[in-house]
Amino acid sequence: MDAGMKIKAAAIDLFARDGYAATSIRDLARAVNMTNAGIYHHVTSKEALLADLMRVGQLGLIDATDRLLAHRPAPADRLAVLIGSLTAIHALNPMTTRVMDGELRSLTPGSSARDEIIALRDRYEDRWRTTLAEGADQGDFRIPDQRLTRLALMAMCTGTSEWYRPDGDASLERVCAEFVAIGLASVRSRVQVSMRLDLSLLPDYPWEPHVDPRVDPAGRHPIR
Amino acid sequence: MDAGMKIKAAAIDLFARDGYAATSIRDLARAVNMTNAGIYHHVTSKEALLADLMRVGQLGLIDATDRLLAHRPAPADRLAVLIGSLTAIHALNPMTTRVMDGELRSLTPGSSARDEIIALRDRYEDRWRTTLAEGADQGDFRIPDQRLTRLALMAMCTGTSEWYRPDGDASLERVCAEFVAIGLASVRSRVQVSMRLDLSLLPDYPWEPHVDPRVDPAGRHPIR
Amino acid sequence: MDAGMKIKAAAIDLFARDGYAATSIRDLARAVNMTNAGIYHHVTSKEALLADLMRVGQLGLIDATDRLLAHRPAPADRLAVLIGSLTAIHALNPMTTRVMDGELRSLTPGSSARDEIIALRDRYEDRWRTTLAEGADQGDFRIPDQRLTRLALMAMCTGTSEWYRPDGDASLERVCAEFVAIGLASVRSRVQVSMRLDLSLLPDYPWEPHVDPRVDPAGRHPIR
Amino acid sequence: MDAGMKIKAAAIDLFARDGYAATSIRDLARAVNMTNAGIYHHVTSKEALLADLMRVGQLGLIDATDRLLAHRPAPADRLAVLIGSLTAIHALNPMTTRVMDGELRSLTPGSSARDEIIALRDRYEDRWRTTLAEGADQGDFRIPDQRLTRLALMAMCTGTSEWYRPDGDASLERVCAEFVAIGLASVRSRVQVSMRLDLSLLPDYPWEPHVDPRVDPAGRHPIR
DNA sequence: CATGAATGAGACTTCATTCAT
DNA sequence: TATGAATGAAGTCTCATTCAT
Repeated sequence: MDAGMKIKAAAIDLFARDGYAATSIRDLARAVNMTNAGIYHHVTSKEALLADLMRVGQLGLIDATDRLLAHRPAPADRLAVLIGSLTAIHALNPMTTRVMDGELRSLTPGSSARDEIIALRDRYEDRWRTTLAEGADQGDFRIPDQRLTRLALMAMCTGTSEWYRPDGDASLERVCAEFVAIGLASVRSRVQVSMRLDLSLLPDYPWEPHVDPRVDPAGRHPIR
Repeated sequence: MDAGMKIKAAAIDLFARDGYAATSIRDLARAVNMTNAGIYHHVTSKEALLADLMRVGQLGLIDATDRLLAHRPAPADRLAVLIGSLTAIHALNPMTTRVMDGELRSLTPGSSARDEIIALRDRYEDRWRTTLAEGADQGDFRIPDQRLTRLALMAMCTGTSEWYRPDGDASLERVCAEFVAIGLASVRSRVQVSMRLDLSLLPDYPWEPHVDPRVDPAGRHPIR
Repeated sequence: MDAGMKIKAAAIDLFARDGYAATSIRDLARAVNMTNAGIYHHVTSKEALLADLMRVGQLGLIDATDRLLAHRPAPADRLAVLIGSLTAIHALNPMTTRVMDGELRSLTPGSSARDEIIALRDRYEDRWRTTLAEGADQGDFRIPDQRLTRLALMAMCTGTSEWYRPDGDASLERVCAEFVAIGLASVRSRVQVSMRLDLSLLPDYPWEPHVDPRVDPAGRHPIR
Repeated sequence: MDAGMKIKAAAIDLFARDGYAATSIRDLARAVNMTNAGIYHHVTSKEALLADLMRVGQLGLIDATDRLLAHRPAPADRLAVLIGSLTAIHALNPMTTRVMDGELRSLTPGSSARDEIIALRDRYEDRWRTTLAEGADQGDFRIPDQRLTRLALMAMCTGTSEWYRPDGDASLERVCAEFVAIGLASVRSRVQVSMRLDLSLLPDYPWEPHVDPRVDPAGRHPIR
């Protein structure tokens, strides 16, 4: 692995565990066995590093989602894909997604980097918005409050990054299926859907450790 | 309001918005129109302040939950109360609950304060654990993976603090009812429940602003 | 004991043990069970408190010395008294003398308080200077370097405050006798002297605890 | 001189003159023309700096003493070496020895650094203890109270750092000889000793200024 | 007398970052 | 590339002291 990627891998790990603000360049340097100053040969600034990770993260999410949505016109199908993929991506990339979901506030307000990430996030959320709207318009869904439904379902999916363990009882497939069922139920979908998610289409974040987030072995809520 | 409470109110606000690590004592002092040093007349240390907020927060959550669970032996009833109250508390106290849910990592590992908060959190989660277990044992619920179910449902409820707006379309009552329905469905409850939550039994955090978390006025996912 | 004296007693203890610079008003207040601000009803300032202790200490030393020297014209007699009394005062008032000997540097340079203490110290040392000079002039002593002799002897006497223990093997009387012998030997005194020190003429510092300085029970050099 | 040593030289000077507690990192930085933060590139912490100085100081003292004691079995000889070397080291390194002798209390109680320094000090004092004990056992010395004798003699020797001036009347050689004579007299040594101290075996503290401690030009007791 | 509250200054230390080598 | 050295700003917290109550 080249130095730049090693830095990103360490950064994702530290940012996800301790938070961006609580992670110092020194911590990062120590984690990759480098000098404080050495980091700056591969990284413009601490904030640019965070922005890079978030940008690539969001782009990967959008690309994967669009690939998976292709040729699926039915709203119920599309909603199933949105739920399943968002859940799987969070389960498989807990570090990256925690940073993506939780560190937007660490980007300087007004900076172009922040505006860019917000725009990407909005672009992603549009897939949800339009899917719910079309489902409602076409009579496939019955949704009293679309915003509420969207946010609650997304929270359920993204929450996965906080607790999912590949070595736990539930297979990822089952978790996704369960969440899809819940989602379709909560929009009173007329049709049921049996989704099969092609995991190979999910984004691959090269810095993601593919190691589970630390979880209390007693099975309690993860300590974070 | 006395100075100590004003400090706590400002602290909850800043910790929830910017995070504990990104909030400086100077920020806090500025927010309450005090000197840097004046803060320390009312607070032992920045970390002790966080621990205080979290401790009282957790105790309030546990007390309220136990009051609401009293005299409700049926698992379906109990689960409905757990879901409804956790949701309502997060909706009504978004600042306090965000700090409670997200800043455990900011307490020094090994410190007694951290251990105490973890113990309180575990005590609360026990209500969920036993409820699901009893429901499964008595045949009221059918749950393939109790841990999965518990964590997913809790994530859905706690997520409320990130997006709920009292002035939105959905009333809090409806959100709770919806979540209870989802929860009962996801455990395949034999019985349905129509819950009526007595809001006056919920905890009252004197520092909670009772002002909505900042939400992007365009109705998009909250910025955090 | 009135409050003012309780404060002085605590101050001598803390200043002697931890040093003036390392002792805070808060430490002092805690030691006397008072508020931080309460101290200032009895004391002008931290530095004035130190100056008071040192002034009274020096005056007591001078007065006692002069009383003991009265009616003793012979240089050997006078030197014996100087050695014996300085030793005894340090042995019996270790806290006060440590502060007197070691905290002059803590008085603001150029302040009138500091100048006053320096003048008192010089006045005391004059007794030594003139005694050694007269002894040499009158042929009673043979001293190659009077300054050297004076400073070495005084260092020996004052060192007592660092290690003397009333419950040790050597009685104070024997220590004094021994030191007197060493002193007379080091000035090649023609005459020997058998001194009997009237302890009742020594100064009584009302704040001095009359408790021994803490000494390593293994008998090693005192820790501080 | 490299920066680290310049810092140590300035630290010894300031610690000796003003005391560790009264010396701020800013004072130190100013003395070496550096930024406050620059100091921390060379030093772990203020206390670690003090501990380093004291550790090297004690090790140098022990090493030099052992080298000088080698091949000198006779107690009288050994005592002469102990007195002479301790005196010379204090006379020639007044700054370092003042810090060594007076700042033990500034090391945090219970810290490993403090325990280490105490152990080294005890190791050094063992040379005195055993020498006096052997001299008494073998009938060469007659000592009523060994602890008293040891502490008094050591106080006399270490006191040198407070007043010795190389430009004064008395040569260092003469001071040492005088103190040795006093010491042998005070233990009633049967044999006399004419010691010749090889100064090149004494420790060389690279930070010691080799400038005399500040002395009141009027020749009075040093101001400290 | 005593205290709770407050403060400006300054304590030690870490921060992200730069730059000559 | 990499690093040792350096820095201005800022971090948390304590200082001696004052003052209204």
